[in-house]
Amino acid sequence: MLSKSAKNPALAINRLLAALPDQDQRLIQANGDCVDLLRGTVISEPGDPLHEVYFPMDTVLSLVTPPADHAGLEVRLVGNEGMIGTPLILGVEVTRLRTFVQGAGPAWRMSRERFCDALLQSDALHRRLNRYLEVLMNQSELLATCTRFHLVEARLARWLLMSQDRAHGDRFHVTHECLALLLGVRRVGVTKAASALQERHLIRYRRGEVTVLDRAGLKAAACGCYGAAEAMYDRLLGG
Amino acid sequence: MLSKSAKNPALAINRLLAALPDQDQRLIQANGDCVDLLRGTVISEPGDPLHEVYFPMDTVLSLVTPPADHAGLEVRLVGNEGMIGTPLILGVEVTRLRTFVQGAGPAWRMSRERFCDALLQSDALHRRLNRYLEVLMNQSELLATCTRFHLVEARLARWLLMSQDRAHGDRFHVTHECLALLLGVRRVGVTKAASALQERHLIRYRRGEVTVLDRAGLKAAACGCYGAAEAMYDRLLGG
DNA sequence: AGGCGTCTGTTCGCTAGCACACATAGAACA
DNA sequence: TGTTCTATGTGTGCTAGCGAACAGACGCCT
Repeated sequence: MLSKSAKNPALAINRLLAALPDQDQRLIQANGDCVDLLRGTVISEPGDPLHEVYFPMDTVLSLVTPPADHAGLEVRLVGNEGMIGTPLILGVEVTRLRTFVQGAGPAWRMSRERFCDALLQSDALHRRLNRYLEVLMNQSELLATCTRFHLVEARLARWLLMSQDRAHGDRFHVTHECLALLLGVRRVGVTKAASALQERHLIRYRRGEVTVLDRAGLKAAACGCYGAAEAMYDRLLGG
Repeated sequence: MLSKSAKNPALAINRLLAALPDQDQRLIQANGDCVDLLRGTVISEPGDPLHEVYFPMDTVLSLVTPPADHAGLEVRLVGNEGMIGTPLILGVEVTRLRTFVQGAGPAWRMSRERFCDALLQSDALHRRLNRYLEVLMNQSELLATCTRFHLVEARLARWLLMSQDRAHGDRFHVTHECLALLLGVRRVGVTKAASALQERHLIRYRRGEVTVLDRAGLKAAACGCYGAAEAMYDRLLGG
């Protein structure tokens, strides 16, 4: 599932950690390690205790609500701008979401104990993560309205942009089936929306490989929530 | 807008405060006052700085997302189980939501400065509010899926139950128009759903006055999210 | 080369909720 | 007593997305 990475940690790649003073970064560095996350790996299921946290460096993870009477819905997409294991910041040791690896890559890992210690020792870290939580709250409220009001095509365009931001490349792997789960629609709905975007030469895809061709055009096709969510982050956590 | 209430504070009415040790309650009591909130009063608009916090005692408030390209959507309903001004807990002094009084009644008010001081002084308060935040995060994620998947009638039933829980009575004031805004649907949709519920003798309403007749029946008509949200609260903040 | 599993495309009928428009009815006020 | 405002009810078409089922296409494996 996880394989220890040999490469230099380079914490600076994670935007939450990058902005910390040197001293606090050293604290993080001394109390964690770098792992490579493989696509499809499930990090947590609803109700699981949180044994560790992850700061994605060049990996992307999806958090989805548990499938109860419905298929599920992605409520958060986390890349190098965020972290996995947020409940620990608030003193809660269990998650209610399913977390899995959307795009493979390295992440900085810390055990629960060491992370909580670090929170107590580093005011800068604690303050920054608190602000990150506020961003997440705003974003999940935004998500509720976006999911309620916007058409599948616009939501798909937004997702692709968000994914591209986090994947740091114009290509990534995701099937229609998977997107349907994330967006909370039928696979057919994704196929329709995706082929519409492809016909407009905004993206190209083929058996799970999506390529963004025209980022500006995709922005125009996406709902305003795309920029709004990013603006929230920048406002509270610095451009 | 606000009128100073003469009655004894009785902080114990707010569930967040009630569970605190005596010493911490005295701290709260010494640093705030009791006000009566009038129905319709707007406490904050998106982007407003937070000058004070409120712990509802017997009043109900709605937090809605700002109407951008759509009509808006209620993302939180707060009564004596919660508080207004949560961003301050995370060190953020501005809200992104519109807050207004849904049901009139008394609330405990604290200035931003005194509240932040109290947070620093009382670990018990800080810990409890942190857990409350985690509940809110879970609930807004739940809201996104509920809003996405469930029918208007079920969502309306849920809202009525939640409102009743917080209003502490089987009658409260709310028009179809207002409900439409809160649920993010057309007024006509509310009228249809409400008359269906009325026909089944679960509720009665007349020009803005809604009466819950059959709470058990209403629960059956509501989506599972009703119990789920309450369970989250109880799990982290005690029954 | 053949076979199988995965991914994508398409079709058909159906429904919840939409937009718009108009009709009634209670309440408030002159 | 009539006027006006607010709250509720209805009706007519329209559309996005649903459920279910099937068909082709690509890639991998033996």
